[in-house]
Amino acid sequence: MGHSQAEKVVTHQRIVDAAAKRFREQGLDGISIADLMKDAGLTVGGFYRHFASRDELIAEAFEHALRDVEPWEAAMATSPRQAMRMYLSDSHRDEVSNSCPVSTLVNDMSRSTDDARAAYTVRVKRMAELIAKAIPTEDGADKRAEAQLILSACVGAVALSRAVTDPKLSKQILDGTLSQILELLSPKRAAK
Amino acid sequence: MGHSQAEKVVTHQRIVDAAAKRFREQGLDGISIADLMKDAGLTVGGFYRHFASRDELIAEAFEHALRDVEPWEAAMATSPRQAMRMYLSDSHRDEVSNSCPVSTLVNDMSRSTDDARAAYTVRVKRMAELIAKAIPTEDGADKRAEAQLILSACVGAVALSRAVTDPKLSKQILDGTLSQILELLSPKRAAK
DNA sequence: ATTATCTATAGATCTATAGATAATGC
DNA sequence: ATTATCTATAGATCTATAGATAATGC
Repeated sequence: MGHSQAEKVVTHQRIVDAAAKRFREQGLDGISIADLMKDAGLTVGGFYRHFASRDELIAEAFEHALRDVEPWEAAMATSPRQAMRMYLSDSHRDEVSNSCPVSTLVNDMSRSTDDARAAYTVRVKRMAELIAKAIPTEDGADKRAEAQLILSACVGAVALSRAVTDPKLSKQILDGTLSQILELLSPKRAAK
Repeated sequence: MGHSQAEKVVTHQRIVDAAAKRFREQGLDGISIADLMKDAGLTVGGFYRHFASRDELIAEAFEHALRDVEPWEAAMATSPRQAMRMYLSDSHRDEVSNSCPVSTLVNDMSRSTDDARAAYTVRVKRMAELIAKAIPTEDGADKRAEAQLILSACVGAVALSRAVTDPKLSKQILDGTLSQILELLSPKRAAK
């Protein structure tokens, strides 16, 4: 024991990383500080030199998890149809710990602090705008409504596909939702 | 103290009712047995004459909460467009404790027991079929895919509308999703 | 000297049980 | 006599703190 300040920064980040993953797997109350510290290869005693309280860690880990929306924003901006294929894929469904927090923590958000909800809201708003931009029709009002539908369907489909026990149904939810969204994003629609 | 067996049945149901509501508000781990019993007007000591464990209550309360899907099934079977208007309404969003558990507990389900998830899956499957029946187009395969989109969008929109802090965005998510779903369920489409 | 982490533990909270109390029901 | 609920509490678990240990860094 006895470590450098540089190491402490790395350690701090390792705790936050572990928490950001575990919170998506087990919810914000699903895991104890002792278990989280073990996850990060540490013991419980060091925790309060990094965070003033459990709530402070939750806040920081949640903000960290929210940053995992950014790859989806980038994908949506450059290749929306491909982004949708990946969002509504088996692998996104199954890799919960790195998954999009907008879907994985949507229920947890309505039970969370105003700060967390506000940060979450920024991401939702931005994602809705990116989806609207990807829609190839003319009418602006319709575009926004369609974007709300697509966003809601993405969030719902991934969450539902994880909740059900029947693997066939799980796949149908993802595939069915995807096929309809791809039609809405089809370039052919622009010619209508 | 000292009560009849008939009273015990009522008391039992009161505990389950309270739990079924609280679980939707605060999640399955969000409230203690003592608080739940207080909710039902009782003290903690009587709990274990009603349930073998906390998990047993969770299971029973969850099954009870799932029955709140039934009014939605009935509405969907008789008047699908009106059912959608109500599902994607302010009042459904705001009355969390009596809300549709398919949306309110979707994240909790992926972290729950196989029994709970299996019971949940039955409801999801049934609801998807009811939605498919309400779609006025010809093609059967498309119908099922559209039903998956609509179901996912309903679940996602209600959950998202509760998660965000901005009331205007919350309303836009509900209204935008609703308007697009109503188009999919429009009788005009049958003539296409 | 300071500090990042450790072991150990105090204090709070929660699940579950024990024993008392006051009714019900054979 | 049985039992539905109560008060009280044992035991487990979790958050947070105290003090020890072994490095870093002026």
